[in-house]
Amino acid sequence: MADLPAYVREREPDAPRWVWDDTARWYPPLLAAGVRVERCQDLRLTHHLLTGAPAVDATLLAGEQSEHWDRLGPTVPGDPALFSADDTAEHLRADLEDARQLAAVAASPEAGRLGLLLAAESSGALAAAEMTYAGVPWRVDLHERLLTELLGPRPLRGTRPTGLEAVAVEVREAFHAPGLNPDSRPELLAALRRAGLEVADTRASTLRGLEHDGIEPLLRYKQLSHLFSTFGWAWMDQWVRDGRFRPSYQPAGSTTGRWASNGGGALSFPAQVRPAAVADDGWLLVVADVAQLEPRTLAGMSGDRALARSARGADLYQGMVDDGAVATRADAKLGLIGAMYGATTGESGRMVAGLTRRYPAAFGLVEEAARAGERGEVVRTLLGRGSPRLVADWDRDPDEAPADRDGQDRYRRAYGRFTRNFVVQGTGAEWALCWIADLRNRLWRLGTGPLDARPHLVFFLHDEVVVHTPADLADAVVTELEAAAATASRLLFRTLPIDFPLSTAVVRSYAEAAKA
DNA sequence: GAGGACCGCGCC
DNA sequence: AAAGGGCGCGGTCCTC
Repeated sequence: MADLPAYVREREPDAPRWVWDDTARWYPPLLAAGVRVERCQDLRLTHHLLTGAPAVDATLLAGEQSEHWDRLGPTVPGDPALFSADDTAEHLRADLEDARQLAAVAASPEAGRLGLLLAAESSGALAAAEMTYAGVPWRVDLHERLLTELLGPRPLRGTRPTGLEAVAVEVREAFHAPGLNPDSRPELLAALRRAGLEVADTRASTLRGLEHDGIEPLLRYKQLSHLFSTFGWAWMDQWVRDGRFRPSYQPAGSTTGRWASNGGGALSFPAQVRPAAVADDGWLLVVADVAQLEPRTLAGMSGDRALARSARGADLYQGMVDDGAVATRADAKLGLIGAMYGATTGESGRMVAGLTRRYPAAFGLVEEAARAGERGEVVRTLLGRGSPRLVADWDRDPDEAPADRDGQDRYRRAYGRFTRNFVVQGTGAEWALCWIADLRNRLWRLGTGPLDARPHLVFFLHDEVVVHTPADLADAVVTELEAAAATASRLLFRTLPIDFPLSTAVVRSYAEAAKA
């Protein structure tokens, strides 16, 4: 439609539920035209979700064109070629698909939770598009200064900056290896062995602690080299425009429902370059993260009263110590992380055993999820997202199937660790989705005018958000962040008394919000 | 020369 | 005996 923005702008005051095939396809042009929408149904995301939801009768989703919806991949921003690949996929009947989805939800015994999940998922897609549109305020001058101080001036394409090359020289001298390329694993392994260091790999964590004069410069080289290649000048050229870093998000890009990101490295936005994320003049950044999101999620979804009690304060691990469940904070963390990831050995494994007696409901829930996975069953999150099947890929690609019994057992245990983590990670992602879904509307109501004239989200990473706000509204933003967190907790866990405290920082630069 | 596997690193 | 989940990205090395 030629004048879609005008069409939407005219109707948006009635707060309709816009139904479209993919938010990443339709929303960016609207935002560019200054049109913001309150809610939508992202049929691609919700189709995918319902298709894999155990509480949904899949036959209700089948019908005209439904196989096209099955195949629909995410729209990549700025890639129009994707639309023309398949003419049918370009003109899908959204009304038919929407009707099927509504019927499928209505027929499910978990209609309430699924409806909430679909709304949250779709709102997340709106938030993702808005964040890419607004971008993280980025000071190229500060970033360049940081790079120059650490690496030397910007090098010619294909060469190392002088500062990095100097460290490489130190490494070569220390290992008496004149031609060594420290980026080459085989060369580095050979040099290490010649120096009498018998290591199986070249990871920094392996090298740290070894006794040799070359180790210190080598570790320094690795750190600088990573900065140079991942967040150096080339990254700035590609991802920063007009003083904004615009990563592209892919809602539900991970099977657990967490977001993925394709481009810009938003998921590994290192602390090293955060000093360059600075609010505009007269504006501030409000950085908020949920302390121990997943342990609290586990307490909530399992209804474990004891763990919920430990979770009452700002520090759940300390709460476990105060409750007498465990001797130290470090032990508490080790045990909970171990339970959620499936650790069975070492310090972590021992802690899990002890804590299971103390928190039977919580630890029992992840244990049961792991057993279900080992039996080859699908598990689900609290709101009903299903885990991918164990053997789905073997059917398509029998070569991938483990050949012997041992291999199959290993594979099943690995899948059990995945399903164990899936239920917690996935439900945690649902809490976070509800949080930002509510937050984006609250932020909108704080201001007037276009999106980027009001407080708005600029970054989201699993359990952390960054809001860019006019300075005089920063306190109000903190209040709304907390109110939105309370909404999310109520939506997921109803009346169970489980706290999700935020640590918030009102700062000029992202780097000032260093985690406690 | 393109494309994929693997590694190692960063984030949660 | 060993057995920790999810992701993106760039470099090297190997294959086609």
